[in-house]
Amino acid sequence: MIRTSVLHQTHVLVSREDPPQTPELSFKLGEKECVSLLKKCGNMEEFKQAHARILKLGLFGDSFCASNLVATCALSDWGSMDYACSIFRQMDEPGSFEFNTMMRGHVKDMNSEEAMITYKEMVERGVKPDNFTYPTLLKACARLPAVEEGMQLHAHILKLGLENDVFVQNSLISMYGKCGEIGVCRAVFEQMNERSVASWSALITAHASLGMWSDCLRLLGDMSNEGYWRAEESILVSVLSGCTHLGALDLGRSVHGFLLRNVSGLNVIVETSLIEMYLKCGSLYKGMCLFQKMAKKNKLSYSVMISGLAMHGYGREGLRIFTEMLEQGLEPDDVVYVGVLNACSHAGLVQEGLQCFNRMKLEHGIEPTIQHYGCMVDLMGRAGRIDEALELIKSMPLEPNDVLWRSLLSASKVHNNLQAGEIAAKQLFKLDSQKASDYVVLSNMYAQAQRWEDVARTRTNMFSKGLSQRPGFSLVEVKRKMHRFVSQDAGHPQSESVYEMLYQMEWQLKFEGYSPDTTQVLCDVDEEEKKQRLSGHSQKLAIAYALIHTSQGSPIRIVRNLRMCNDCHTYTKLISIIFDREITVRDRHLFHHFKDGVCSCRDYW
DNA sequence: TTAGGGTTAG
Repeated sequence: MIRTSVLHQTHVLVSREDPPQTPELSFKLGEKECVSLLKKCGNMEEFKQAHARILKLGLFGDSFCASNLVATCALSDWGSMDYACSIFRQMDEPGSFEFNTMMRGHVKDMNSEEAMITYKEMVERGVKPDNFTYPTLLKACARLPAVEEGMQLHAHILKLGLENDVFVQNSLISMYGKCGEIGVCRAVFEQMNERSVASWSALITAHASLGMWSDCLRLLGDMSNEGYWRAEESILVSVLSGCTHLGALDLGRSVHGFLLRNVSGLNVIVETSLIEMYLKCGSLYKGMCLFQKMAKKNKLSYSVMISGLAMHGYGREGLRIFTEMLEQGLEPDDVVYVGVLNACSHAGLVQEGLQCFNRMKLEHGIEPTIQHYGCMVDLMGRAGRIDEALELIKSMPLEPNDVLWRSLLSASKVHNNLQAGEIAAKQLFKLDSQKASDYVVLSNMYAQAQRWEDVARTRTNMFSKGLSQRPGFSLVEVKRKMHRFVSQDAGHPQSESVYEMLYQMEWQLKFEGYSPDTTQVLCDVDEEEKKQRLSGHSQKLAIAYALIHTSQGSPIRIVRNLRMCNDCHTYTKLISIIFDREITVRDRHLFHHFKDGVCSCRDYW
């Protein structure tokens, strides 16, 4: 109604042949001057001059001019919230626009608390919040995160009848999502009458941030069905990240196909996400091809490629790419160096690793972080240089963490150095982050040395601490669907046929001389029960499922959340011969490519 | 009269 009447008046004014110079119109001219003065400002100095001029012209009394002063100062990149605040304080009766502006400024300055305090003042002074007030405040809550305050704001929104504003709704989805309240987040989305791309984006990102990758991909399909399938690169990058985490190569390929059909000229972020997806889903060749075809590579593209090569055990290739990066004049950072050192470590390139570690400090001025030291301990440990690894830990300027000690412990086991193993285990057991498997490794080392009393003591200590294993799972992609198996899984709809297959697999394995390695079963149960538990490990169930549902000779790809146990490793090597399949397993750190009874990790992982 | 939401890689 108000807008109609304003439009009507404008029409009347415009249609007059000879408009008289009313005092109101000259006032508007002052406002115009004020806006043009403010628009020209590019820094605080210029702004202060404009401010002085506005005061001199007596325009500050006009609320429109004063509001624009506050807004320019609070929201410009060169602005100052302190200065904006001082102007705001001089206003007699700031209204919702001025309060909204101040809150936006605080949020822009990453000062969420101050935004909330300003809102409180707004309500206390009886200024009515509007639909522009809440998106800003909800963003502040999402950042803090402050779900309780967010819920109070939600109540205010309902009280004021602003719940149907699409901006307010999208902000609510985002706020609940960032605060981890996925249920409410979905409920707000479900109740919307009209949705925008931002609504879908907020919802999909919320699921992505909580690691709910399957939902993320399902929602993308729903979005497509509702006709929102546009070239939203940012959402596609989120989804690619979902594919990468899940190891869903076929789904990732679909996204790639979509991009090729619908987006002309992929940008560097999308291309890098695609490369990472291919590399981390096991398709090294495809990732490498895309990388080579990239018109413009940046530091992140190189970083992804180097880490990808490291994960696949191609250390020399990784170093070659690193050299190319330097030749391109790109400056490496600490994350790039983690990839470089991993590349050296996974390929056993000790000398090169040491050189890179020194170069990082001397040439690029990067102080080593705990991750870099972790890579170095791993590098030396793998190469059997246990004493040097221990020396490095002792001499480093940072407090060693569990990752370092665990790395040393496993190297000690592989290279049969009980003394170093005991030192590492002793340090590990002092930390809160100790794991049941740490005790098992030490106990197995004692067993190898036939120190049975120490075996018993270590096992007793482990049980007395009440340590339990983290639940392990394996994902396997069959016909573009991810199937998840946990150890001893009985919940899968096709459990029966999976266990039937498992039985057949074990039968054939026996002929190949396989006998279960029960030394790492962490339960205090008899030998038969241990064998039973081993045979139900999630990776074996996933392989069985894939053998049933994929054609003969086709590769099998598995993603697991934990490190592989010795028994699953031996078992998978043998399965690759018996069933003549290439099996790729991605664990948290690297790929195992099983083929013809051999694993690419050379039995050290 | 002014303005607000989502999202982009290691």
